[in-house]
Amino acid sequence: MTRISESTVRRLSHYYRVLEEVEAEGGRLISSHRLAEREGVTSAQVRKDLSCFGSFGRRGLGYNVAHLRQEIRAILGLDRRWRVGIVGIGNLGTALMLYRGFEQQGFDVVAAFDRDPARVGRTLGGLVVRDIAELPLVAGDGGLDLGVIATPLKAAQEVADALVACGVRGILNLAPRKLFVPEHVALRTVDMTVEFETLSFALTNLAPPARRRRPRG
Amino acid sequence: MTRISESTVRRLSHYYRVLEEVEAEGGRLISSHRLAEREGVTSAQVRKDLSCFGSFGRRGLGYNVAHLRQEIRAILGLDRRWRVGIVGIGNLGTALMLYRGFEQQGFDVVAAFDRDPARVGRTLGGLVVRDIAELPLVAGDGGLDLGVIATPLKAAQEVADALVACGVRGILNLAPRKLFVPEHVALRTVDMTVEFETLSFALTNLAPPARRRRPRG
DNA sequence: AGATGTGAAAGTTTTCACAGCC
DNA sequence: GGCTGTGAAAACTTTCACATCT
Repeated sequence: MTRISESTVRRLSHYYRVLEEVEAEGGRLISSHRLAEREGVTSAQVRKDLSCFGSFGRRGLGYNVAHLRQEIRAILGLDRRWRVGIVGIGNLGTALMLYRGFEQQGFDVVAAFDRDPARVGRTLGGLVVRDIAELPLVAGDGGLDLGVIATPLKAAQEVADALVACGVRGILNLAPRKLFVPEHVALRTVDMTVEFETLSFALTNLAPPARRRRPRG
Repeated sequence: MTRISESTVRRLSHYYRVLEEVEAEGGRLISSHRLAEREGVTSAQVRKDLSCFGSFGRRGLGYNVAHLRQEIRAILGLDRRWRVGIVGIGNLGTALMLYRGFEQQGFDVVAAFDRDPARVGRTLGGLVVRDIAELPLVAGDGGLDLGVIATPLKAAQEVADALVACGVRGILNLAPRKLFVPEHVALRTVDMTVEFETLSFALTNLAPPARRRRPRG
């Protein structure tokens, strides 16, 4: 099996979401074309992405919705539940703890950590916020699969190191800086500031829409 | 000027952050190599990215930190302030309103909207949450530059359409679905579920780190 | 006819490597 | 010696187009 690109994996995640929807709507079969248009990509892209993992469709017919969904589910590793710990229970960390949407996809928030004594001990979404010093107790020996870093920038690398030291192998970093982790640890960074700034760039550099009349001719 | 790729713009945003830091630390000059290593890219990449916009360095010396920062600032359109409206004041929307980090970069949250009467009228971070019906009053005639969609999935496309209708030209979508907007509107989507699922994929498919001893030989 | 799966082609992004300047 | 700026090469990703199957 050839190497799988990150874009392909991201699209699989999108396809999975579409398939959930289509299945809920009662759809039995779906063509690569219909699957594609619901995510704004081409049908060839859908077929290429899927072909990295096998042949899931039937020529002339398309894909069985339930079957394809189950296949992608297995590919993405969503057949099991993942234990997630959130570090940094500020505004964003709190929002993530209260948002229950991830549970639906197999991600259980099972622990919350902060360094601030004012926050430690508080209960949020059914979990007691623990001191960051207790991370090894909770995360050691496979207690946590994934760590979410929602701390201020200054603490982020240090927290990442601590998570890695405890054996956490996947990290979602929400602090506005790329972090350094060993090869065997998967890291995704979501940096809202970058998103805002790319929008700023686009608005600054892309032409505004043509008007029927330009003011002052 | 040749077309600028989105990756290049994202990296510029990262370089900008590094330059802010280096300037604060008192650095005067920086080489593409040092700039690169702080963001985990290659020095050739840095030079190529910058060369899309001009020649900002001096051979044999490197880049003047303050000057390069100012150049990137202008390129990204951060020389002005942007008026941001947040739609959907749930957990995530609330977190974004309370997080003041974007102001520093020129993004002022000037309005908040929700549909739920229980939320409308509440004050958050110095702003009164308004009914979504008032969007045209606030956003019309350039009142809003950017819209953030932090609503549930079902409402997201509808909100996007409303924002576009009011003349908003940049949208940050936090709902877990790609949205459709006209060509002239810039859209970025941040989908946490996709991030979690790519981590799940990585942990499922990437080999765990080699151990000194494999259990049971 | 209608749709998949896939090599080949086209397009895009990254890296290389070196001329040119400090 | 050190470093930028940049064409050319390499690597990667997407699209095309068609043989193959229902």
